[in-house]
Amino acid sequence: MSRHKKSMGSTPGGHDAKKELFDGFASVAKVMSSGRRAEIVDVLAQGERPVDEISREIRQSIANTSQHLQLLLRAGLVKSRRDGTRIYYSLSGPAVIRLWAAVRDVAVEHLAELDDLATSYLGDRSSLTTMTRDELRERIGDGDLMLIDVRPEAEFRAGHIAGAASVTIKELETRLDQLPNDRLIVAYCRGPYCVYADNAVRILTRHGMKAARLEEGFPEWKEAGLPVEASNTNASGA
Amino acid sequence: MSRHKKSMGSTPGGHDAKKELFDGFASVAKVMSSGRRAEIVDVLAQGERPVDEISREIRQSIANTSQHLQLLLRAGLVKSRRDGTRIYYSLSGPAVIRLWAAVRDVAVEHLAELDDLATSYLGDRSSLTTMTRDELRERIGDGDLMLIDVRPEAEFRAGHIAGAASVTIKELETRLDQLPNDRLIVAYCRGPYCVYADNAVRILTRHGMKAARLEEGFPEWKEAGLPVEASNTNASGA
DNA sequence: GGCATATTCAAGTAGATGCTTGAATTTTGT
DNA sequence: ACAAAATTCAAGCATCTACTTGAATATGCC
Repeated sequence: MSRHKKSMGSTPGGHDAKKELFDGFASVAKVMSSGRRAEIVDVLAQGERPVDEISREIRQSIANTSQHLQLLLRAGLVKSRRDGTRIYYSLSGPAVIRLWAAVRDVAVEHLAELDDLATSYLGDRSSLTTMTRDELRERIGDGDLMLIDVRPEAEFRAGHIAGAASVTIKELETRLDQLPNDRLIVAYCRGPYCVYADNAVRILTRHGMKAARLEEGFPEWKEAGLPVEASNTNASGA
Repeated sequence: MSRHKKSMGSTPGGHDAKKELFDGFASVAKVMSSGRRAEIVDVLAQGERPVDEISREIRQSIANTSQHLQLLLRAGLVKSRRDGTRIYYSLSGPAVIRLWAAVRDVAVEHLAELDDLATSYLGDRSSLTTMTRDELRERIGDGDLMLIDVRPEAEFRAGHIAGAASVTIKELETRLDQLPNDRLIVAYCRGPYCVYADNAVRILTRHGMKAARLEEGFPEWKEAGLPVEASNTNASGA
């Protein structure tokens, strides 16, 4: 309650109802306007996680992570559930995944400096073979292709692309002999800006194997309504 | 350059490249995190406009409006072009419209208080007949339906749904006799949270005519790739 | 050139934000 | 009931944000 320059609202209600409504919309964007909260959303898009794991993931103090989560909660982007002494957070619905994807899309298309930022985080991607979602969907049953999920195992257990095998990057080098030499290996992880799959493809090609990365990640696959499965031992492992 | 608690970046590049990348994504959301800038995006989704018109539309000083536009410009959400002494701003691409739609969707689905805010701005919508985009698309050629665009005429000229007639709310009451009594009149305006169409439907039904509002607005119609047309006299009129 | 119009720039202020540290709360295991 | 673990709450500080006012810039018209 402060300024009033001209008359009032456009037509109906009364005071500055329009301002308040648009402030309401903006509050959703505001909560995504922190890089740390964006990281949180990116992680939670893989499945629910307790506070301390999220805090480690985004490399912030637990108190600070908790406050970010409170904000996300108040804005309705995430929900929480208690299990014993832990509190698990997860995205409140698929609309949030679409929002996060829309933010990235705009950044990629229209933010000049983003290419540099991405390159400095992900390294040079020009030599990586990639595969689109549609291409994978068509070839996934063909038998001349193996699909590996290179995210942390807990996320694989919480949900993964149907038919994928879990091979974390940590294990990758030691399990090379278990991977086929004659088939194309497709790796995927959290999303288009996740390093795991890039690294996996680099390691595999360095060892003379045929490898490609799925351009997007698990959340986009699931959001598109494509087949997923879960090894539901218990949402998120230790 | 301040905090460093644990080690460093996740895997590749080096320093805090991940932090910077996600800060980059977040900067896109940040620019949408002001209600006033959201209003600007909502207006620019209808077509390009000069600064002073935008300033009037959002009921803010010209200086303040200009600063908001600078921010939107730096973040890549809008572009500008000079024509004589005026500078016209417009959205930089369809991804921005998708972003704005995603923000609204999340707000509607997950923000508890939004219903109240919307009701206080738009009034009680429960008695309004509505029509979905798909329904309109199917029935638009049938002849038992008239489509009217109730936005300001400048926006109609910049682009409108193919087959629509321009009838601003100001004119509406005086032009009632020009509207059919036996056909359903469908009104649309800027988007799902635009008051014009609501008011038009209320006026029409009060006068005993059959009327409905299109649930969404022109930008969503265009974004869906459905047929549009323009009376290109000159983008935005005076 | 000089005046008018449209827009941007610059400086100032009240208020919000992100992170920190340390204490308070809630649940589990004994 | 008591200690341990996970999380939240509260206070504090440095920084950033939104708006205001007034001056500066750029274009068009005479």
